Amino acid sequence: MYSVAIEDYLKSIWKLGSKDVGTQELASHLDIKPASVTKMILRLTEMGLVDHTPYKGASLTRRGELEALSVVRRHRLLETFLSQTLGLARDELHVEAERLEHALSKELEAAIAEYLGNPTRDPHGHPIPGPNGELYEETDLPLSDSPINMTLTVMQVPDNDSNILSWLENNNIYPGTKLKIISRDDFDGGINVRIGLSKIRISSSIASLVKISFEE
Amino acid sequence: MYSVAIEDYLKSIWKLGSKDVGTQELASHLDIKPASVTKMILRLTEMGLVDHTPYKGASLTRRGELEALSVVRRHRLLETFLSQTLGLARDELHVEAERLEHALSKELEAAIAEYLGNPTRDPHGHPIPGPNGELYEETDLPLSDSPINMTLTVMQVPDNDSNILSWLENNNIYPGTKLKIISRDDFDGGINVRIGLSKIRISSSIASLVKISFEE
DNA sequence: TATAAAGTTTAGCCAAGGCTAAACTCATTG
DNA sequence: CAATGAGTTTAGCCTTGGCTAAACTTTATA
Ligand SMILES: [Mn+2]
Ligand SMILES: [Mn+2]
Ligand SMILES: [Mn+2]
Ligand SMILES: [Mn+2]
Repeated sequence: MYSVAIEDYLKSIWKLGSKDVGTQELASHLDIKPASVTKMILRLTEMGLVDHTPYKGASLTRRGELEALSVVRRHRLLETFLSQTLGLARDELHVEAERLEHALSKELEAAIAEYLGNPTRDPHGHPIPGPNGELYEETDLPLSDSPINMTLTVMQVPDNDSNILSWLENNNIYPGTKLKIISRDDFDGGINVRIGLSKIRISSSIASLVKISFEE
Repeated sequence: MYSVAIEDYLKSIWKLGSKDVGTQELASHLDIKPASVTKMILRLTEMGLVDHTPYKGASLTRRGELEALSVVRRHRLLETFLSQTLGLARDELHVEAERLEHALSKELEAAIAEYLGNPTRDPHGHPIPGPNGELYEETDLPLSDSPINMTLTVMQVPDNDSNILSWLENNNIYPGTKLKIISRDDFDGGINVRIGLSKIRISSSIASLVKISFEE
């Protein structure tokens, strides 16, 4: 069993992409100083969880990736479980799962997955990796560059910013919501959207965080 | 928020009684060396959580006691929650709660308590302290020195030894079980008990861990 | 009552995981 | 192509929470 710190490092590197991740980028994501990150990256490299090229960046080895996926699986199962049983709001889930994810045994993970019927998406629409790291490939698209005048289904909302999340919730935007882009403001990329009977404007920065799908 | 180590120390001191707790006793309970315990006790004393008389022992201050009760509350609520939702067996609960108890926010604690209807006993029959450390006084008695030939109701079983616990479970002894002591073996304090149609013998060491109540 | 044993504390060590300040590398760019 | 500045690493420090070995107290025993 890896430490809380190590699990969070691996998850962060995983989230920041498959490319080489910079020290500073990782530091700000973990809210830690760059020098501390360098030191930990050296340890993770030593452990065979990370590949590191000095002055260039770090990436996960296969072993590191599997461990990261395991943490992500626990996180997303927990969010789903807390939502389902206790009815926590979508914007309260992330912060709780962030701590609980490190305290979940394999057995409890399995019991929760079974209880939930082995879900493939969490309450934010994020895919839940399988018990052996299986992750189906993404086909959802950012709302920010989706076609106009088509019926779109919201598939994913962000999980880590509870302000954005509660704004979206208040405007009835969450996985399953049907909406249509009416127009796009060229000057700043903001979009005007119809949801049911109401029309709202969504800034491009937020629209890029919402993922959708649609029929051909 | 106190560290995992500190929370476990406080809980252990609390469990080991209201008297002064010895270094060695605490060390073996926490599976740690006595010298490490002494060092931590000094820190806890510094923090105002513990009173310490050198070469005599340590006891909780009121603040330390309240913190210990908070950990115990989280532990027992979690056991109840996992039992209720996932149906975990009584002998699997403790080890899971032992880690999760340190990752539970006040909000999640409250949500779980409410979901469960503010229970006062966990699945082992142990009383659950209230949100402000309220704990009703115990009236349950050890089965080992209970009256003979009366209908007794099992109120509490131990939670930390899964071997004993599954033996008890296999013999249908758990909170709510009705039983009657038929006779007591004077030579070793073992008792012979009728549960429903079957009769079994319970050693005195196990009988002292099972608590019962009965009508006058 | 002197001494041995049991229990406790102190001293000194270590690893994990933070920090700051200083040194280093590398990609610009003047 | 040399100098600057952004980003990264190194050096050295700190706290937490373990450990062992040695010293110290207290208690029990001869
Ligand atoms: Mn986390
Ligand atoms: Mn999520
Ligand atoms: Mn614990
Ligand atoms: Mn219990």
